[in-house]
Parts: sequence; structure tokens; C-alpha cells
Amino acid sequence: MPVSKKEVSACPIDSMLSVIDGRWKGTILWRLLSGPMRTSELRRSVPEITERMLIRHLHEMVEDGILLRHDRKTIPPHVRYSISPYGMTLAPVLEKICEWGRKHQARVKAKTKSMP
Amino acid sequence: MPVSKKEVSACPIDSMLSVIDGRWKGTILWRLLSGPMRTSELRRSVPEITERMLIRHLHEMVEDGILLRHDRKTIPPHVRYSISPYGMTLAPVLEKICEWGRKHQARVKAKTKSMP
DNA sequence: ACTCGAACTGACAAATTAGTCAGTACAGCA
DNA sequence: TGCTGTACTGACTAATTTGTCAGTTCGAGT
Repeated sequence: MPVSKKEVSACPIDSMLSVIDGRWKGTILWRLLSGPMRTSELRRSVPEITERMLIRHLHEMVEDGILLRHDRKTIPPHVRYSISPYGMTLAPVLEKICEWGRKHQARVKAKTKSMP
Repeated sequence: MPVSKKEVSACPIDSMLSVIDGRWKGTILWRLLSGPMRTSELRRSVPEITERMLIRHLHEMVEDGILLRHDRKTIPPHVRYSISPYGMTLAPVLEKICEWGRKHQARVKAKTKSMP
């Protein structure tokens, strides 16, 4: 019986990954790190993502407490998402992750070039 | 058409996560950080994981260059896995991830306690 | 001779995640 | 009036990932 990482794991690494883990969460967070955005702005800023997934991920991250949802409660709807103070504690971790990711991308690129 | 994060993504966060991502990779790395281990030792040290998945993850990480596979080429087989020098560059990132993960676990625990 | 353990592989089933498509409410604009 | 945009939800389908189970090869132990 396959088990998702969402289920509380004893490993703190898994526990952190569970909040970051999702096809687009890294990208979404990356965008939000430069400032709050509306749902539609995010959608346009990450064209490959579907609205459904965007919203699901957004809501999951709100649930996890790392994002804040500001709803003007108007119609038509107007909702902005921002990184919460708690989510901000993630920023330095994301920085590290990103830094390593960049090196890794360079490495992968170099490898696929030498053996196509 | 769902797309896995494995496919080269422009986002460095996703790129890093793709090497860490896998139900048990965090845990496996965590174990290996304290020293090389044989396949069977790892299996016993993480009882919930199946041999199949252990080996798959191990091989994927070898592919990604973060683990080294030392095969004595004897029969019966004797294989040890260790973190490669390149994988070691991941250690500080893992540290950060783990640190945050620990805080998050505490937070989650506090929450579920207050509202069961 | 028989069983066990080592480190796997292949075929396949089940769980989980991602994505599609339709539909909601109502303001603003031509 | 008809159309578009906003931020969603529900019911599904499809892709991906995990996991199950059997089978391999050969040395050591009983």
C-alpha cells in the first residue's frame, strides 16, 4: 500500500519536503518571494500550470500556514496571496535549495552535452 | 497531461527537489549521512521501505551523482552505498531543510493538539 | 541436499497526483 | 443583451509513483 509523504513522517527532511512538494509549489513560491500576487497574475506568470492546480497548491500552502490569502470578498472576486511570516522562515532554506539547484542544472547541462 | 518534476524544469528549486524527491530519499540520505551502508543494512534501518523501492531510489541517486555504489563483485553480492563528494555539497542544504522540518513538526504537533 | 541471504530485475496492481472539462456568480463593457 | 474576466468547485480521466510478488545466481551453514 503506497503511502504519500503527506502522512506525518518521523523524518524532518520528509516533513519539510511535504510542504514544498507538489509539481508547481517551488515555482509558485519563487514568484511570491518577490511580492504578493493575485491568482490570475500567478496563472499568467506560470503559463504551463492549469488554474485547477494553481488553486489547489495555493490552498494547500495556505493550509500549511506558509501563505496568506487576502480576499476582498467582492464580486467579481479579488484575491491576493502572499508569503506569511511563518512562510518567510522558509526563505533562507529556499535560498539554499535554489543555490544548489542552480549548480545542479549547470552540471546536468554539461553532462548531457558531453554524451548525447 | 501530468508532467513529472523529473523533466528538466527552468526553476532551480524544482531542479534540486527532483533529486531529493521520492518517498524515501530524504530518509535514506539521512541514514547515509552518518556513514556508508550496505543495501541490507539500509533496508533494516528503514523497516517500512520495501527492497524494491530502496534499490530504485538508491540507483536513481547514483544516476544523479549524489551517491556512490561500491560493488565487491562477489557472489553472494556485497554492495555499499556512500554519499559522493558531489552529494556532500548537498549536506548543508539538507541541514537547513532538516532544521526547518523540525520546527515545522513541532508546529504541526501543537496545532493538532489544540484542535483534534 | 536443502535452506538462507545477498542484491538485484521484470511484470503487474494499487495509490497518489496532476490535469481536463464543465459550471457558478456577478460586475463591467460594447 | 451578450461576452469577458475573476476565483473558485465538482466529477472525472490520465499519468506517475509506489508497492507486491515471483524469480535469479551462487556461497555458506546445517
